[in-house]
Amino acid sequence: MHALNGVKFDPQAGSVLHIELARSNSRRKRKPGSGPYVVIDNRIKASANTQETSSDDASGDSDTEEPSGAEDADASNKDELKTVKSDTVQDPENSVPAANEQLERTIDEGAQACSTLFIANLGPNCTEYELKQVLSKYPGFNMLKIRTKGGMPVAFADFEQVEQATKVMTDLQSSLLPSSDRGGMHIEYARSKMRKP
DNA sequence: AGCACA
Repeated sequence: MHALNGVKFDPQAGSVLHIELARSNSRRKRKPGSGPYVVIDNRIKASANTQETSSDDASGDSDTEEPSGAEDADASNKDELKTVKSDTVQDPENSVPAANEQLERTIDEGAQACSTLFIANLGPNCTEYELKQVLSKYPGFNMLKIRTKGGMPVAFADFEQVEQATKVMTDLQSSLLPSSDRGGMHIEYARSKMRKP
């Protein structure tokens, strides 16, 4: 580049070559749907670039003389088709490990597992005692609270461990109590104030 | 579908 820089190529006009390095390729071509997995495929673009007018010295001049001589004059202009460089540099952003799978996936999908159960669909005259009889057969049972807001009672059953609560939920799900008159109980994990958004 | 106490 220094060899040619400043060389007069048009003596009449006094024009001088000015050569400098191209700017670094800072174009960000983030694909819109780029998730953790990105398919890198340049094949289509590579074939379409061959007829791109990339040379500005094709100004129709007749004095395109090569100082190198005539030995490779036949290959100088026609075979200028450069093989398209594959600038598929491995992007560090693509190597981000996939987000950790939510290991807390539960049977009651969408709800956060916790050691307290919410029990609904109880009969109107279901008592705390009756429910406690059933729940206290399970290990880890802590306490039971029944609250009746409006019409039907709902219950909150607390256990020592989440797994114990889960066991009870799957075990007693849709099961009937002696006082049930509207089908089996509906049991979910109790809502926690600390859930992820 | 309905979620409270501490």
